[in-house]
Amino acid sequence: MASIKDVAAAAGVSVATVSRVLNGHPSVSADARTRVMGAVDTLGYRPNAVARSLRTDQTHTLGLVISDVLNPYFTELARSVEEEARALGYSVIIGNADERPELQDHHVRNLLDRRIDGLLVSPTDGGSPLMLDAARAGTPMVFVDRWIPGVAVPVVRADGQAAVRDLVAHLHRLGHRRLAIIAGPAATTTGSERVEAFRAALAEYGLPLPDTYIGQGDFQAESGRRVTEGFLDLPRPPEVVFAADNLMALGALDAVRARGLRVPDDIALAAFDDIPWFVHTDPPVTAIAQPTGELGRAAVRALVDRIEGRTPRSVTLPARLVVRRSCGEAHVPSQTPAPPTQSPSPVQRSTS
Amino acid sequence: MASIKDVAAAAGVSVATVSRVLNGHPSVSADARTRVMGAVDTLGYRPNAVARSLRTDQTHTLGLVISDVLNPYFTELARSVEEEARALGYSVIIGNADERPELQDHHVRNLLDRRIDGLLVSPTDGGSPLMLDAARAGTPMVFVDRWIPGVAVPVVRADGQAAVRDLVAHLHRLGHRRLAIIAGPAATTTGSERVEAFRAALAEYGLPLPDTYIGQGDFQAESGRRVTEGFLDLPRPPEVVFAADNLMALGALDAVRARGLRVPDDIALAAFDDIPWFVHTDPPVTAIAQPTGELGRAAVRALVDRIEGRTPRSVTLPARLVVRRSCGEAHVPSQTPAPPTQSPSPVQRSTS
DNA sequence: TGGACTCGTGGAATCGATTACATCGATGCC
DNA sequence: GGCATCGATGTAATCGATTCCACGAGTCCA
Repeated sequence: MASIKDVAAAAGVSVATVSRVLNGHPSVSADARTRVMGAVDTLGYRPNAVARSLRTDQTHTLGLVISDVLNPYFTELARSVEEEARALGYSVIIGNADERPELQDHHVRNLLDRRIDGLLVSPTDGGSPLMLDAARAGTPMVFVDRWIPGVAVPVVRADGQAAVRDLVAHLHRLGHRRLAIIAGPAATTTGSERVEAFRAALAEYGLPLPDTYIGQGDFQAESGRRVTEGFLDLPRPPEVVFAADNLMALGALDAVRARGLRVPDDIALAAFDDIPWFVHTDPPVTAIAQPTGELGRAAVRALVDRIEGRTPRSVTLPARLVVRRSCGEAHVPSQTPAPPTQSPSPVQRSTS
Repeated sequence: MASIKDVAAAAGVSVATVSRVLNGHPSVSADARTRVMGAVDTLGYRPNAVARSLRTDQTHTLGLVISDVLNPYFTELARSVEEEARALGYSVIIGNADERPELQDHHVRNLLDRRIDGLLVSPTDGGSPLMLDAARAGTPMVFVDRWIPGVAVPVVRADGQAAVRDLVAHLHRLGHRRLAIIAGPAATTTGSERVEAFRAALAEYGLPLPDTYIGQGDFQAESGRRVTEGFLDLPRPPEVVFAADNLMALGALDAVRARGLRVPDDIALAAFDDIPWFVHTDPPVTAIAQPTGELGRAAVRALVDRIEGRTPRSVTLPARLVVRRSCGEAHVPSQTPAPPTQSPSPVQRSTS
């Protein structure tokens, strides 16, 4: 592959001049410029990004470590991240952690070794020493979706509290009183926050959340299946299962179907994270939708701000409830049911 | 960040010795080795992959350009590719083309600039000059899923012919005679092959495939919706719609539902590419399943063979029909219906 | 005892870019 | 006309690794 030297030779100038032409440096004669351009495309020359990065100490690359590529939520997040990054002149390398901390570490290490300019992470766990060290050492970093408390890193995420409250209101109105949740790993913020939001919302209605109604999942379909089976085996099974992500909802659906039961007649189902397929499942699934694309874009902007010396800000965007039929037919058709004691949560955008 | 020089200084040896220790070169004294190791972890040193790549002209990185990250099929492919690559000591950079040739070119260029060791592509179109040049110039390359005829690049893909024949047999047995297809872009092999396989299978039953029953889609949901609406507007709509990928099937489902019609009562539906959600859609969708994971792994093995100087081989694996309820109830419950004139297609693995 | 060999090590070139600095000719101004 | 300035260009150092080559010390065998 042709190098800058070959171009210089072909154009009859020095490598410095070639570099200047390529980087749009003003002090180059029109003549030299055209000769260089000519040489560039007769040789099909493309600058070697590796060499350039070594010299400039910039890769114009962002690392994105997500928890699970097979989860449509993260896939959509990844897409919007790449899109926004591209618009800002960066490319993105994705690392898929498959919800495994050691794999997450592998990717963080790999990305750091490649000297990416900044790191976008949705942590699978409470944070390995590796990641915490990197943050402390000053690697530009932004948490997206999930975060790690106590680390000085901006966070871009959705707040589901109001939407969970709306969901519980919806369920209560439909007459459901025994509500269970398939939680995510407690080590993740989304794992614990969603349970807490759910518990708090239930409390508003004087409803308990017994331990037997909290199933421990890991955000993967198989755990949703397993936990749901546990619920169904209970002497007094719940009337509703709320899955903390869409894959566990898929697993729950599998388990219910395997028993020959029907949603919502035998048991109702709701999920955190909305995906296009939920419109067409049997029945369509009531879900809490995150503004995924906006989250991805905001995260990239924050990270690039940090990289380019501006001050990044944390962003929290509201999630919202999308009512479908998996919890039973609404008496009054409505898309956004008003909660009992307060008005519908307003769209909010907080920064910290 | 500490460099090899810092390690050398801390250990009281030269950079050459540090490099030798790091690369497991035999000719290093035990004493030097321990001193270097010590310096490495007190400094938290990690080799700079950028510098290393520049010197060795190897990045140990594979590029993967897929047509659409939002498509679960490609997402699963990407996952298996990354997994196998990791096992073989490579990492993967994914480029998402979103079915847009110019975006595909952007990623190919980007990956080439980064001097990846090899390229895995599922081409969005007939091949841009850029990609063809790269192939001719000797960049290690393997096509996966889709390919470009006339280019000397190994191909790893699934053969759906037998499965399509099984599907048509199934449909015929259910009494369907007017069968339509939502095709993918003709510029892609999967776009045209699936239509041809369908046409050939119909011919075996003396069934025509009129032009009005061939809708032109682009593998995205929206096109599936649009084409299906067109079918439904026909004076004599088809009894079955076969979508050439899962996203167009999703769009078809949207269109049918928007008209207030029911699958399979009003119109039957089948899709190429099986995904977990098809089990839970209303109704569960009959689909042709590809051995996606195996495809990804085989593609990586072929590419790495090529990179490491062995001879790569093309691989073709069979797809298979998975019958569910979206085409009507089978008279006799069966998972793999026998085609009328010949026995069920045996599992085959051809190499070229 | 001395030459051949091995082993461990360091010096320095190298990969392909960027960029500070030096150089040189032309121009402008007093 | 002479000196400062400016624009265009080249030379060479540099980024952080790898690796060829040379060298000194020790070992072995004739």
